[in-house]
Amino acid sequence: MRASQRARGEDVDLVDALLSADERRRSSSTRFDELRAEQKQLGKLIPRAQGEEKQELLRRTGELSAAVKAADAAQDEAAAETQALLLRLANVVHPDVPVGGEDDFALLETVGTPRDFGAEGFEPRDHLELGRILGAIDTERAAKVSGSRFYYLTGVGALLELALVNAAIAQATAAGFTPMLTPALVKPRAMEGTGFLGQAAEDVYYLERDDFYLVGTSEVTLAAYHMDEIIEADRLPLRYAGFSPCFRREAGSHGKDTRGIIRVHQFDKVEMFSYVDPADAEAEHARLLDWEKQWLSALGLAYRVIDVASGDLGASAARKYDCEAWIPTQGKYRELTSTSNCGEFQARRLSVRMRDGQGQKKAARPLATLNGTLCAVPRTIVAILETHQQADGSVAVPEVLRPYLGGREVLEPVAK
RNA sequence: GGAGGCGUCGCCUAGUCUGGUCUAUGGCGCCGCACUGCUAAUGCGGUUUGGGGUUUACCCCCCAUCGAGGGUUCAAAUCCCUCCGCCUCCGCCA
Repeated sequence: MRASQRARGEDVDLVDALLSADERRRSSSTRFDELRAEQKQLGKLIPRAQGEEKQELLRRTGELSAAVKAADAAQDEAAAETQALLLRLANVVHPDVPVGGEDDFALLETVGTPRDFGAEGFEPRDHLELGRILGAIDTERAAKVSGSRFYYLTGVGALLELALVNAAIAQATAAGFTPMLTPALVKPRAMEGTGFLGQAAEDVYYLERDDFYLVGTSEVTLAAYHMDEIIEADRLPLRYAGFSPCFRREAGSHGKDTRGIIRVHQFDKVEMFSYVDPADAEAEHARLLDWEKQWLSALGLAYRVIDVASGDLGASAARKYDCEAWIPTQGKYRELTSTSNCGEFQARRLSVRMRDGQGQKKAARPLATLNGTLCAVPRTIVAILETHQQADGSVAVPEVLRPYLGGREVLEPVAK
């Protein structure tokens, strides 16, 4: 544990401070327990005592009362400090994760081949141009109404989102996920428990007047769904497919991806979420990745899978795989899905526990949570439009989506 | 937004007015054991969660926990305050 903490740099000092605060919490708690036990003993005698004996008992227990309050306060303070330090601690990184920053990922595999438009003899249009021709995307009016990084999906664009969502939910349901429509506004604890209020806080919208946060992903509401619950081991794994709007301030990304709908303040997403026994977490992580690959392959996209480096993990993940789809007009792979193994990190903070063992050996302990994108709508639309475009500006519809588009095989231009 | 009611250790529930033998009652469910061709029934025992002590382990012991947090008191499920949640009625509303 220590070794991997060092990969994060600052965390070693934090762990030491945490251990010392916890020691203080423990000793003041012991003192409180002892004083309280004596107080309770005397308290039982008082109702029956008479005269001078009673006066003496009342005097002694009065002293104890003050001491108990002092010990209680010390205990509360140490516990609060422990908790505050604990919340600052990021998850422990999996030992196999490549060390380094954003560019130090390990390439795991490449699936499919980027389409060669040169060989086909036409210059690919980018998704905004295609969106205009198809009457599918309107960012100009979105800017008028809401500002930059917003978009309208119009006509077939709107239908395309609904088709994607339906197809994604269908795949997830077939895989055993329970479909969920989740709140987009949450209380601070849900946000904090999932690990989004630390280093990621700058990227989160907050409604001060009502003390609500806008979720950046339904991971938040799906993780907090079983907050403060104890789940019997034989019910695991629990798998949920959440669909919700996602809100992101994109505070640290000024100037990045300003064109198009790659990076926006609000979008819809189908998210997979699993609660599993910690012993099964790595296997579940592999399954989530498989479901993502199955989805991207069904959409006919070319993509690669990377093992994200330690410095690019975020607070809650012990390990993260991203699937990046080829975007023809950018000439590079861009993140479409991401799956994280959060281990027991979120479960501890949200107090989600599992109970296993037999008879009297049953004990509650934290379980493991994992999440994975199935379909982040705007980026998926970008990849589909650009990948499946044809010389005349029309776009071929991947077979998996046709049932949800009234059988339509091609999206036809409505403008030039 | 206004008025009222409610919140007890899986579920239901007694206790709150009148603070102290509440170490929170009873039923259901569940677990274990006994009995029993099987099942059922019956009997006995157990059954919140967290922290700490002790222990190879089991057992056992202490503290907290009656929606949450404060307050009054020697002492709070019980009295007072704030907040949260649920329900009913009124108002408003997609």
